[in-house]
Amino acid sequence: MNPYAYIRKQVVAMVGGLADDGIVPAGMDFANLAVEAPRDPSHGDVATNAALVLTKQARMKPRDIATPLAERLAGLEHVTAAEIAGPGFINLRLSDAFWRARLGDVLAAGPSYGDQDVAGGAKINVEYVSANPTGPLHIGHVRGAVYGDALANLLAKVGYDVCKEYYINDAGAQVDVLARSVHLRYREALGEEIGDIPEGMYPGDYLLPLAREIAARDGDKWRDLAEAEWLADFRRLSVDAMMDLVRDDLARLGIEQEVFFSEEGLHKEGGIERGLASLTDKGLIYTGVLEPPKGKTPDDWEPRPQTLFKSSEFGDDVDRPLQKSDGAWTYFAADVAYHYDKLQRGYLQMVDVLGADHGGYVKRLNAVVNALSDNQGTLDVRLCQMVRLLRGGEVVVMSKRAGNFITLRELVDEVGRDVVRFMMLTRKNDAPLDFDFEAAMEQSKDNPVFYVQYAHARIRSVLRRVGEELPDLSLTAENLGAADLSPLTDSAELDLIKQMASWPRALEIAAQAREPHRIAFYLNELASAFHALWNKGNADPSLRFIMADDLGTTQARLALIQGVAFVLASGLAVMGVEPVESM
RNA sequence: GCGCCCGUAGCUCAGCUGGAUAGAGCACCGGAUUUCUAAUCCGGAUGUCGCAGGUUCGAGUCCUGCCGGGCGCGCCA
Repeated sequence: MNPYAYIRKQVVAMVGGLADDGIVPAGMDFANLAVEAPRDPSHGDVATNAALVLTKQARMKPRDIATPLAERLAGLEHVTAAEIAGPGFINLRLSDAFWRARLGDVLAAGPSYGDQDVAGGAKINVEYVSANPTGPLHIGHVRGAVYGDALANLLAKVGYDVCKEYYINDAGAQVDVLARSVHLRYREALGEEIGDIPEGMYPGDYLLPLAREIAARDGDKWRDLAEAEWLADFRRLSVDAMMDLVRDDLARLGIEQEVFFSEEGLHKEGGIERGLASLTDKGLIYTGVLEPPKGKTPDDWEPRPQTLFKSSEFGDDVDRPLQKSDGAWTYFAADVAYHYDKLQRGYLQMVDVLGADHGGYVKRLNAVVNALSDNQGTLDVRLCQMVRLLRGGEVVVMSKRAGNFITLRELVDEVGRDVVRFMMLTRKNDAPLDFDFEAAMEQSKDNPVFYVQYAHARIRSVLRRVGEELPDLSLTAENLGAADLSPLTDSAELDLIKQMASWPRALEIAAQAREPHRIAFYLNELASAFHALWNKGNADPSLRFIMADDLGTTQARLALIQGVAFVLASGLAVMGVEPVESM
């Protein structure tokens, strides 16, 4: 049970009762009525703003609503106190037994505690990473990858039918460059002296295995042909090989996307035309001449008629071109077609995770989706800010030209998947993030990955120990759930339960805000409360989890910490981090 | 020039779709260990929430205008 949702239901019912009795007007809107845990615990267990949000509709003073409401709420089962405070808040205290029952909820659900159905199984498509298939993933891709994956998990957790998707930008000129670079390496593999890699080619050694493979298989078949003879084949081979690299990199982060959608496929199979036809049907495509951007006119600017999409009718600043001057489609035209395809596949809700340097594209993408779906679909473009790599406080210098970008693989090999994933989620996605190799590996409470993992490991350690010392106690979730929890009376124990009980609500809020970093903060706080309780047991042996001479209390406390372990595991699963058994 | 994002304690950042006296951590000082893993915990100071207006019972949160920082702005993807 979500205690806040439960109490809210009661409050709404009570207000209905007041209306029946003519104390307040009937038919009021409860949309803004909230029941939440107050910031200050001294204000009670739950608080509601009911009287404040209804004051206007009821044309009554907050106190005049709050007083009769509080009286009735005080009579509710489980409510031990109802006080009016501040401008008209009603603070409620709930019985210890009520909270203990919430621990029962946790134990019954296990690691799936927090799963809910607020989205009603609505289909949603989350597209992330979508790096150009020209080489291995590097540090610049990691944050979006982790953020997108955790967000997808989070949305699934609250009841969305989620599709994890990757858009392969395999249609543009950069793939020609890739194919030429591979051909050059192929000639090298055949024994030719190629000298330095020319400017504008991809210099990376990761092309060598593919080049050698082609050379071994095909010999000199491609060597002396004109480019037109081999380009298409090399493009295909190269993209396939690079996508294998990318998938391998993603697997290292524990990411497995279901759909890999090819831009080239759109071009080849008439997808672009289908997408644009939809806009044409709506009368949103025309030929016109754009003004040069103010304050930054390109040197070679020439006004020329272009095929344009009326994105300005959907909130964009200007209309956007769909065709280049040579008649080829722009990247944007493919984007139209791609989002059209997503809509055709039934995704009215879409999330695109992009780098912050794509901020300028948000409006036009939203315009596309609104136009194509007649405002029925929604696209939420989430931007990820840069990650700055540090080593012991010093910025790690990387140069694109020198090709010494830190790769995803190097990062994961050095600090581990769990550390990378957790650290990437310790900041809001649109805030810059510093990733310090040394801090990330530190084994102390300053390191949130470690801190949360340690809490879980400690619990597992206690449970293992009980298995040895008190073999008569059964530690299955069923038995712990059935245990008499009444020995849990200490305020630190009850606080821990209250914190666990707020997990479903925390998930809901995080999902709604599309901010998985909130999960990391929640877990840090839960771990902190657990460590505090543990330490209380150090100071006061009567608060230890294992009380060999009091099996009833022991069982209740083991139920408590098993609950904590379940919630930690539940949260870590959303983040894609392993809950470790020991450290 | 225009658009988007950001501005909260000395530092790094939270702030729950507008709520009560704005919170953590770091750093600084002091304390707890014959431990259930002290890899931890407990206690102690800190604020013109960039500035100025506005909206209302109430604004760090929403609106407008400034100031300061980042990103972006046709024929790259």
